[in-house]
Amino acid sequence: MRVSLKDVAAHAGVSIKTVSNVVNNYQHVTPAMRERVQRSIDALGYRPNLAARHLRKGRTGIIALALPELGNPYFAELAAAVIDAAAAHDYIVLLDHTGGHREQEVLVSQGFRARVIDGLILSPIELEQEDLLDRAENVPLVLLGERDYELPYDHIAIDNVAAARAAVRHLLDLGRREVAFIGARRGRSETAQLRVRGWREELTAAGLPADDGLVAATEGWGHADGAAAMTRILDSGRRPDAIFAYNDLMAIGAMRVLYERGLRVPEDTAVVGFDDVVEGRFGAVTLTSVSPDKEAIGRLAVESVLARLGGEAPEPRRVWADYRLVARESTLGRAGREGGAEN
Amino acid sequence: MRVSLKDVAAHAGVSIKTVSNVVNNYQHVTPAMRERVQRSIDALGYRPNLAARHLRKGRTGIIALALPELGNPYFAELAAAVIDAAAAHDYIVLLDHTGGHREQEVLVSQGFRARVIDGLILSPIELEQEDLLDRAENVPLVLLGERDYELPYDHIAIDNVAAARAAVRHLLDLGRREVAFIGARRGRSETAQLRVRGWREELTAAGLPADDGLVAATEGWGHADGAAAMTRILDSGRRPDAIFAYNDLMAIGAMRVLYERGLRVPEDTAVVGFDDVVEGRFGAVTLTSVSPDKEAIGRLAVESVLARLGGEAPEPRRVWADYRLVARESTLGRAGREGGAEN
DNA sequence: CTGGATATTTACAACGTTATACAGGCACGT
DNA sequence: ACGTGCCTGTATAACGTTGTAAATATCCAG
Repeated sequence: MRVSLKDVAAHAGVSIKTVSNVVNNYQHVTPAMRERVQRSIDALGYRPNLAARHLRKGRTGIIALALPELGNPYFAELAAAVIDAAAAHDYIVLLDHTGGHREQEVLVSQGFRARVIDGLILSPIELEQEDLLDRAENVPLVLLGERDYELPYDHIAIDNVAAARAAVRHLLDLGRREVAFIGARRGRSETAQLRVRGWREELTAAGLPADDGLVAATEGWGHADGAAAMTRILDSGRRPDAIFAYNDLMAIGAMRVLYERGLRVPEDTAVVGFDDVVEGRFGAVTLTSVSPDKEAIGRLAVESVLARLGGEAPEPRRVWADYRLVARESTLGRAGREGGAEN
Repeated sequence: MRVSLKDVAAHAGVSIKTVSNVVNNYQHVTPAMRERVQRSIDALGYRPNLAARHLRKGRTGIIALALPELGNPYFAELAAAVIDAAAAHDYIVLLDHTGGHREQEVLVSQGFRARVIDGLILSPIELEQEDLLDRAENVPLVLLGERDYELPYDHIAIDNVAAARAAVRHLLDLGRREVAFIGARRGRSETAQLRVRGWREELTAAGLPADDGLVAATEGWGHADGAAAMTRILDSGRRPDAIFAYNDLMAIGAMRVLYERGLRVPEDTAVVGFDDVVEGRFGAVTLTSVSPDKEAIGRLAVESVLARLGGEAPEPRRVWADYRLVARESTLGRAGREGGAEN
């Protein structure tokens, strides 16, 4: 049987509350008493029952992290960052995945998936502003990714428009003139729209075409979606001299198609991705990518949730995390050595 | 304020226990009463307090999954499988990562990282048998990966020796005669040792060399480790005509080095990986790999934990999950079309 | 020594739920 | 009419913890 405060109290010949005081480092306990109780705790191997503590204090020590999918290393790396950041505050992370489906995202945001949590970090794809309006839950919510919502929740994001513009500018600086965008997701995805906007703005500013024939929508965000989109573009007869993909996975999928068609990267087609996943650094051609500071995003998200949980209700914040453009072979060619252009 | 059973009881004019009975679908409740109470539940928006339920019942509805690292897509995909399998049983998954370090693995196995859990699924790397001997915890533990332990815990694994032999045989069947192994991890890693054993057995059975010069130890299991190991082998002057890597990430890292050195895959060097991560299907050269049935592993692990939790203590089982060898370009060349050889 | 302040410890009541045991009510066979 | 047994619903006591307030011990100045 598990040993409780009562057992320890009996063993040490003191009251339950005194043992509790020792366990919680309450300050008014004599060193002698503390030692005596501690000895009993050690002897019996007492470990606090968290369920009881939760019931009493109303806190669980758990925050939930809901991501679209774990298969994408970007999210996996982000999850690792969140877990570590939470651990630094003695918090544990409950992980869930929504598949990027609005329905699942709503369930998560309403707290129907995980109900033992103190806070929630959600990375939405399709979630709409109105889905959050009638949120009955009182657990703090932090959103990952830019949103145009006017809602009292913190956002942690990088400036997607600016990052996309930087990526496109990099391609233009290298002399490319026809830049296709891969991954404007069918249906709603605010983030994809922002990156398309950045792409369009930068091209337009340079007086270059940004017509719809250069934008390939996809169903999902995996390698296969990128490959399918690339195939569609090539089959349409266009031969863009550069590709900007919504994320690295799609960029890599697109590159695979380019290899198969005998097009050289970057000589015939330069490619830029987004997320800077490790995978991009080990292909036959290493991938130029926008690199969000995942560690910072994870840390800021955890801190935001915990701040709100402290009882204070600070003004909802939009927090911008850093990013860099990391240029590699897929734009610079084999000669180019890796180098980063600061945010 | 949150609404409790008491509030619902007052609203419906019945006792607390009756409400509880309705909530828990206790059978001896008249339809009329059930309906009346349900109306109050809906009216007030009652949702059970899991902490209290947990305290009373001793169950949390949460199982923990501790993996070495999430950055490796194999584990991320496995995590997704576990989350889904758990959801099918109304269980939630708490995710943790150990970095593959013995110290962390011990903490996890002793329940020091997550303490509100009903069961634990652990994928150990360095954990030793003796670390589990004095496991005070009474939460069921299921181990992922083969172990030679004589301990009362379920193992879910594929037959690593046989799988490794199948991979090597595939290379030998293609006429390769000098097969190097990349990823015999420095320090302890039972799984790596099993794969080395399979490699050695198959080579020896074919009368081919399996000397230490063909085995490259690594520090970790990422792309960079594979690349470093490949570099070391080539720098040693050997030119193996085939590589069998501990996992896909290392295989891909190794291939990157081969490209850089101007060696062609598979013409000069054939490569086989392990895990069949999506990434391997989209490189310039697609990767032949051993494909464990992740979905089955996740499902079996969840079922094992929950079975033990049901009070019964079935005999500790060693459960074998399926695997296939999926041959792709890194052994067959561009001509070869994808095909799977059944387990 | 004593009174009063301060430090330490204790008793008790919650937190929200479910298990147990029991009280009525009703149907049925005798 | 009377036990017998089943069906419903209820009161009460836990589960293990911590906050509150009160009780006791200790200390110090006068």
